[in-house]
Amino acid sequence: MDTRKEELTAALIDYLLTHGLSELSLRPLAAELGTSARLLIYHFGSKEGLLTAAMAAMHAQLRSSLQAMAETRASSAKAPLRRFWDWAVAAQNFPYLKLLYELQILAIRSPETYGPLLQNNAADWLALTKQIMPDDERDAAMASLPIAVFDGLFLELMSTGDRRRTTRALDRFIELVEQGRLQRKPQRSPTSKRGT
Amino acid sequence: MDTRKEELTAALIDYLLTHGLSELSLRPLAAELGTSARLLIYHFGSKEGLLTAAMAAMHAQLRSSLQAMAETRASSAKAPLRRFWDWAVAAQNFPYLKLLYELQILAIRSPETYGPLLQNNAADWLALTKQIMPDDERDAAMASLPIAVFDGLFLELMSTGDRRRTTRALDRFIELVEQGRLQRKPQRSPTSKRGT
DNA sequence: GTATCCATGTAACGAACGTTACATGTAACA
DNA sequence: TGTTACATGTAACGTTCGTTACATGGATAC
Repeated sequence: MDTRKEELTAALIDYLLTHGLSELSLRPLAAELGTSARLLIYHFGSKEGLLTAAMAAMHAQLRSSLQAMAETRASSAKAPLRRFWDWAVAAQNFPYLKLLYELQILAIRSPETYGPLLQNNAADWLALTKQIMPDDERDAAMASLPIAVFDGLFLELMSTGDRRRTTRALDRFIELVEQGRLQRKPQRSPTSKRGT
Repeated sequence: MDTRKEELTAALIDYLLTHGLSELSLRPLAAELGTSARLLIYHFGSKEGLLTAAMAAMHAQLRSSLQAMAETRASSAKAPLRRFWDWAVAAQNFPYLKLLYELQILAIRSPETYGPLLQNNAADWLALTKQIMPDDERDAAMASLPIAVFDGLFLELMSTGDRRRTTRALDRFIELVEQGRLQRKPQRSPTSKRGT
């Protein structure tokens, strides 16, 4: 049927992973895929449709990869946040996440162009990440802190490529959180009270 | 002398702050500035020269604003990280930082285009931020953690606009760090040992 | 064997891009 | 007053963009 379209979509994803979203142009893309701009429009309707199809397929791949990771949780004693990090920086997943962060930034400035690519999947993507994050802290602020740490360290990893340094910083954060938990849970100390 | 150029640069900065970098085009820009693409090239030599001049002027403004904040440190009891955050999310500074984060992401994918805009100022910008960050922890990983927290929360602030939530999360992080410091400094407990 | 449908090639469209050529104004300086 | 330097307007250059018109192959269905 449209096996040709699926082939094109797979190759298209590879192209996007290495070239990014913001400077995508049909003719160079077609040249590298061994086809023509004419056929890209023929198969996907428009450039926007092409991006939509590619991002949808990409997200499906990413979701299955994340699901596979989540199902092996029994074997590891690591903190969920660290396991999520390990998954994210793995060679097979890192370019995908890199692209998603790029998309996130582009959507801030040009929501009419890139917003639809986000809306299709940002919701369930965020749900998945939060499902993996530690959730024993009820507070919304505390819930967004691990995500922010992850985002900030991933940003630094993308810019510098320094995996060791960023991973260590994440471990430090996890230690901090565990220390805070140990300090608060078993003994309730009246010196540090927290309201509202 | 080139007061006209300086006027244009100021207006150009305003334009960049609201429209972003990635979709900049000379003719719409000139239309909004009340001039022509012809004159933009005349004054700045090229589009690249225009961007370089604008970013240099912008960074000078930002640096003086940051310096002014740093010199008032005696009056406040807040943590340096929190004071830096307050400065960053202030209405006058927020759009500037937003643009710098956009530039950072763009430079990851297209360093040949956006890298020079970063190289002019990324070094001293980072020096300034780290100068303000708490530095009583020697470890490099621990030094990059506050920056990552800041980056991640600022990213969320840009996407969601939720200043209250992100500020609370930052305060939670500061509490965590202070708890960790109190726990480690006065008494040395052999149960939590940390090596290398 | 003829018709139908999907896939593809060639070529062009109109628009927007950064940049440039050429001419003209306008003010300061000799 | 004439010259010189800077500022600006008009128009076009060549290129690339996403998209489309038109024609043709090649397989499958009747």
